[in-house]
Amino acid sequence: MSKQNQKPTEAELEILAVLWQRGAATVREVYEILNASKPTGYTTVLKMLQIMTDKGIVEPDKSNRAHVYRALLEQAATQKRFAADLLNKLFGGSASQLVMRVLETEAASNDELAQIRQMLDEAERKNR
Amino acid sequence: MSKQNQKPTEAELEILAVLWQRGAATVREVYEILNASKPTGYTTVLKMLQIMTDKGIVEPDKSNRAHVYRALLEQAATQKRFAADLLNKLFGGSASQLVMRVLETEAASNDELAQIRQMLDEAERKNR
DNA sequence: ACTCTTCTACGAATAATTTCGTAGTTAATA
DNA sequence: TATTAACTACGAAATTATTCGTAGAAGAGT
Repeated sequence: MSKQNQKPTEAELEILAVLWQRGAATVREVYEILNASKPTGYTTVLKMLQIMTDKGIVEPDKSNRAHVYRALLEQAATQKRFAADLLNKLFGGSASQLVMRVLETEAASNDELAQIRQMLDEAERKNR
Repeated sequence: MSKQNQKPTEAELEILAVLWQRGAATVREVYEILNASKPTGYTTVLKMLQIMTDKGIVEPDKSNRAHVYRALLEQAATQKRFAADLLNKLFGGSASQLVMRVLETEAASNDELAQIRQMLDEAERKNR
């Protein structure tokens, strides 16, 4: 059981996404969901969860035969981390550039835009 | 020279960042810059650039002894691609969530915020 | 009790990425 | 011209990540 200070990998993120969405899940549940979008093996998922357990980014509840895994990494913290990474590595720290690219990606709904606007107000308020 | 439809890797991104910034650069120049922040070998950088050339994401001008490399991938397109990836993989497509995390990362300057606001106006205009 | 299904453990194969050493060439310089 | 410095080419080792098969335990159904 080593430290979990490293970034989750691609495959690990996919699993984390499922766990965050479901709260917790057995290997089979994770497998069913992942396999639906991208064919994969049951034991592959199992092995990944075991590796993630070793890394300390997930934790199994072994009280039942089918272990129930839950994420130890918080979704918000992980989102923040990856956002920050991207910001630094690809945008030289320019938040506005990043936001621009995000808005380019797909027309965000007016609802979304309104929410973003609200966050801006918030941020601006803090800057005073 | 195979396809260059795959995402650049971590190491490749670091090199691309240098090339985008400088416009073009020799192996040595890239090496000097990368080595400054994170110790690496000259031939490591050279090899990476050769691999990237194979993948078609970079192109060498061989007219001089010290080849001058330039990026074939456009910075804007790459930024957009990675932003979209992150958006889907970690934010379930919610742009506002992503923006929120970005704004959390570091207090963006008022200038930045103003710029973002402008983009919002733009996007909203398009939505009508 | 027997069989079938489901589960974990885990080694090991495979794949992808990164690092680096060695060889040989070319240019600069003593 | 001889030596030294800087360069490219490239195989291959090292590292990291992913996939999967096999073995055996545990429960469920008959």
